[in-house]
Amino acid sequence: MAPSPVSDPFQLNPQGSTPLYRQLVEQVQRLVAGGLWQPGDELPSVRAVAERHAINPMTVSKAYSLLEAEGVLERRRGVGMAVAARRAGDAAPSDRLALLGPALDALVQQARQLGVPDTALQAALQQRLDQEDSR
Amino acid sequence: MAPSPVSDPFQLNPQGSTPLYRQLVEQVQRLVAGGLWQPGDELPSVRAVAERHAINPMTVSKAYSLLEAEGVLERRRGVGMAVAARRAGDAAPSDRLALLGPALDALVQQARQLGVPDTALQAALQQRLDQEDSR
DNA sequence: CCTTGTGTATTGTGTATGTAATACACTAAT
DNA sequence: ATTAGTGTATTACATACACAATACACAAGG
Repeated sequence: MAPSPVSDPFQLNPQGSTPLYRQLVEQVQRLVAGGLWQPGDELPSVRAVAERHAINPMTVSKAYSLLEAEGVLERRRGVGMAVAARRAGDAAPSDRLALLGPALDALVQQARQLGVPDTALQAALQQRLDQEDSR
Repeated sequence: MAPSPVSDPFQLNPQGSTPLYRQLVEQVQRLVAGGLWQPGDELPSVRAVAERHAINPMTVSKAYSLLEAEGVLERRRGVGMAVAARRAGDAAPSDRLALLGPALDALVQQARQLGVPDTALQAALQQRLDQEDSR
């Protein structure tokens, strides 16, 4: 039995300024680095993702190709893409936190520019985390 | 005595995917909404910002123009741009936190995809805030 | 064999972004 | 008046991104 592909792992924001193909690349990188996706797991097909999010199949293909060139994904001819076997030094847990650096920087910068106190920021994050838990 | 223009308030990321003019717009919006910039404060000139960050003057002008159309800035002919007087209902503190929404969403999404526990995320934010304080 | 499902290559189109080089209208100070 | 400093309009050009419409090579199942 083949590993079941995840139904719809991607959250795309077409309005945002970050390109769609890059949003896809980064999300796959995180899902693999975080261990939520294991080597051998199959990815949803190019056309499935394209239809689900009403975007162009070639945009998805571009993302998958970049991830294959990076060694994150493995191409199985005629079948689809799968998570590649882990290479030498990939995912120390400390590196996982490092990948959050840019998002943390942006959040802190914006909070400072808005004059939001540190305690209020901490509280806002706590509240957001609780909201997500109850979904 | 004219209010002194801030030396260099902007932190631009030319590599990032968000357009330069939009980075400028958003940072001014936050600085004004947060009250760090008060009505009447003068902004650094188009050419000064352009030279400081090695970008095109018209890119800065585009940002300033959008902010003027929005009512955030005021145009003073032959002199420069200044923060406009506050309109009716501008900056309730609750709205300030609302402006942090997108950054919070991005952070939480990325933490989840990386498998970073909520407690670790809170700790990482706390650490980042302490770092910034000691600068 | 044939059908269906993979990913991909190709060509063309449209929009947004940023740069470059001028030129202009306005204000303030000399 | 002249000079230097504001922001801006204009034109042209290059690049990146996404879409649209095809067509192809491969693999698995009937």
